[in-house]
Amino acid sequence: MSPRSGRRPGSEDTKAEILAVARRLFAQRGYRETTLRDIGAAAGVDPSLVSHYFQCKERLFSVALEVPLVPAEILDLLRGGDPSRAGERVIRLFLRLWEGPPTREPLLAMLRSAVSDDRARELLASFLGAAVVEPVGTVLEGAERELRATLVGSQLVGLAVARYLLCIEPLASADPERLVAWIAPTLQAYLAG
Amino acid sequence: MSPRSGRRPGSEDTKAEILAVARRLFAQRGYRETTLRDIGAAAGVDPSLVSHYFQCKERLFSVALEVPLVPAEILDLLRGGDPSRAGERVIRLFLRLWEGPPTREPLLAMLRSAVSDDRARELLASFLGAAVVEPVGTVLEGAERELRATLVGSQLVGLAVARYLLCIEPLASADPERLVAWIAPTLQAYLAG
DNA sequence: CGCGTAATTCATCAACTGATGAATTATAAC
DNA sequence: GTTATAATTCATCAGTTGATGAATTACGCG
Repeated sequence: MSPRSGRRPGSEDTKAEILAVARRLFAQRGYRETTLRDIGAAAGVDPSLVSHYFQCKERLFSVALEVPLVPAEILDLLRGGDPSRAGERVIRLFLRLWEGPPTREPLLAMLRSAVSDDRARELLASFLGAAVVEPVGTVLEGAERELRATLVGSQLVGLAVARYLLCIEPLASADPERLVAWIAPTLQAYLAG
Repeated sequence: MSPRSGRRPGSEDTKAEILAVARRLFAQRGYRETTLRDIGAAAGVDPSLVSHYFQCKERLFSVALEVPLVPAEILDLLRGGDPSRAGERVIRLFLRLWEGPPTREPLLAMLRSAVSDDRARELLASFLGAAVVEPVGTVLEGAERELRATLVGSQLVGLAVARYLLCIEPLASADPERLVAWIAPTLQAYLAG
């Protein structure tokens, strides 16, 4: 009787939904603790369908990691406009990326997995190197340019970890404008030397 | 013939060595990716011996996490001495803890596991809350005391992640004194308001 | 309608995990 | 010396994981 298996009527783009669910779970729990069965269950789908669409878990993960951030954007941000406000522009871009769920989830997944998975760590490190440290470093002037660029990165990573990952109060619920007010000067100090 | 099983001659304090190995592996790979078999192998010992000494993996982990840091120490650090140098004292204590392997490893393990494991995350969050944010918050003066305390925490966590966990250059190899020079003013700004 | 193709589930595999209880051996106490 | 005790390994379990191949069903095109 009850036809359990076989194609389901209607319900198009299950693949996209699987990806969305995977992204959410990877962001919440990281790579290792997210199982294909979890993803399947959360998507209301057999786990093997996940394997079917994305071959293996790693490939699904790498697809889920794709982050909509162009390094060039950061460079423009630094060069354009008032140099004495570069720090403010950077923290604003950062918050804009992290406050929006569609961009936050891949970032969270990346961060969360980078600390336990070596591949993800190298991915994030090289991403940060190419997307932040290097461009920022070349734009800066004065001594210790690259060190200062990584210091900017350290404050931003720390904010991401404390606010979005560990959810430490009251930082986690603080108004973004308050964060801009406090952190912009820090970044500005690192940027200006 | 070859007596494989049974007690080994000599070789005292295997338990301590197992713990040391576990600490190292937990720090390197985090909780989930460190298997009891890995620990046993690295300690040159049967995996079941690990279970025997520490009952279960979680208990071993919690023992490995014990971190030699008294919250009161931080309070004294803030209150004692020149208030305009409190930031410098904080970053110096922080670096002292992280530069020494015996204290770095539990901290790294804690940090690494906190991002993927919920129990470890709550552990770290409550630890940070009780050991850093709250004491620091009560000592501070002016508006947004607690937010500023967590901002201090965010810069420190970011430094730990970027330097010791992701190993982003040139921050990872930078001379501690350089870090003090750059970061002390940041912390001072958060502390002083 | 009939047929190919894509979507989906089912059953199942081998590998690995943490844990347990029994068995074996060295050390310490008497 | 005998004996209790602690140290250590072995064999083994049940659970979970990612992956695969076959089977079942719906859709689209002719």
